[in-house]
Amino acid sequence: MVRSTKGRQKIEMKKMKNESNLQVTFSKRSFGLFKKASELCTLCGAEILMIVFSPGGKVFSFGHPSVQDLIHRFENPNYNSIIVLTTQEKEKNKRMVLDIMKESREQRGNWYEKDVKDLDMNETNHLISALQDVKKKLVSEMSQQYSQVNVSQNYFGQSSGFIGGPNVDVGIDLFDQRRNTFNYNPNMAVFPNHTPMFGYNNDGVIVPISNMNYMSSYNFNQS
Amino acid sequence: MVRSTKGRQKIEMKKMKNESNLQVTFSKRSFGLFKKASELCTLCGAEILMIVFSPGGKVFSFGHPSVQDLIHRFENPNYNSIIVLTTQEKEKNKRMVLDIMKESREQRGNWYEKDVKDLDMNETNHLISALQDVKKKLVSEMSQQYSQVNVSQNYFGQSSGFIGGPNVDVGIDLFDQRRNTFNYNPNMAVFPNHTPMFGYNNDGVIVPISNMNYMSSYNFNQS
DNA sequence: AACTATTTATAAGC
DNA sequence: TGCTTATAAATAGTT
Repeated sequence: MVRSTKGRQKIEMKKMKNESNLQVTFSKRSFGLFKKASELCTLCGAEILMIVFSPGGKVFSFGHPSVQDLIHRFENPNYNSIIVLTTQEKEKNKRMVLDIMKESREQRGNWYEKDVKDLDMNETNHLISALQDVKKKLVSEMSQQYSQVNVSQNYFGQSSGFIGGPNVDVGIDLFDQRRNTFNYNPNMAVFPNHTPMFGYNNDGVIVPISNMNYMSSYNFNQS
Repeated sequence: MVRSTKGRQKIEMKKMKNESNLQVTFSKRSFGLFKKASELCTLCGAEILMIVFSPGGKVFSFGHPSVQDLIHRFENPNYNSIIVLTTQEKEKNKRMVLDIMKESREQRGNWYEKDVKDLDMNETNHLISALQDVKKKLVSEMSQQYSQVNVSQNYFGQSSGFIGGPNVDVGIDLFDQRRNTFNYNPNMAVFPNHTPMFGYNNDGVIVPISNMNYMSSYNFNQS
């Protein structure tokens, strides 16, 4: 019996060389990825944000309940927490904010005293960035006292720098099936799995959430 | 020959009722999802951000080259574009910024004139949000003149409000295999596929990028 | 956490 | 790009 095609063949897990095959594979697989994300939402009530930059630089995204909502929640894990701080903690935070604002002011002049007419795109970006720093430090400061026990073991933090840009072939398999581990260069990909750090207990009181890490069996330090 | 199990069975694409099955399925499928995302990066040089909130409220993420970089690029599609504006356009932008700042000031008092000691988490959030509005309008304004032809057909925009919160069973299949369409409520999930709106042409001049939409065959308006 | 019988995804070919 | 086919890979149900 003559077979009309060889059917699906196993492929090596490395960057495809043939540009046209690569395009087809990207189409098929990214479609499959969105479909599976969608299914996970439906089946399990998961909430998923997915943004895919194609090799050609196009952007595709999926978000349930919405892209913006999920980005916001990811970046503000404590947004809905009412955090009760002592007077000393409040004072400390205020001092910190003062310092950052002062520093920012010295670097850029009294931006908030400048004629508002001078505010352009560039400056707007600077302001936002500075304020986000302020906020980050506030959150970090407020969380720090609770983080030692509950958070440190599964808050991986954001990787700052990264090696290689778009479309760089990293030359390693991302997934090692035998070891069941992700092998991505930790500088290039992270699982910064943070769980909301505070929540209500059964008495309606705000407490740090004890968080087990479901993916703790993954070994992120494999190279 | 006696079969030891029934093997894999087809399941209905709706929220699972059995809590323990749901947990197991979430584990298996979210693992598979991350693996496939990882493979797509390796095979095609795609850049992917994925954030998954589990039904239990835990957060898992994957980002190549990095979570922060991709969020930033998603939110600032024109960040690296040198946009050449006419004097009139510049004037218009400045007037617009002035208006927004004025409005913001009226709503909240002269926040930038207040003693900086009063700046707390809440106010920092307000500032950031106000400045992001400013920025959004700037980008929107600068792009608008080019958007009519090239962008409108594939920039879906962000859905603002959404129906239903976490873990709500939306009661519909997300994916209709026969039609090959995603059926998610457009208020709950969007594919805001925006392509960078400006780029270099062969002469090194910044021009609006003509963008074909690879996913245009999907019908997002199905209910 | 393992095991298998299936379903599902997809590499190749047209 | 779209369709078909044979095979690889994922996973539902069970232990």
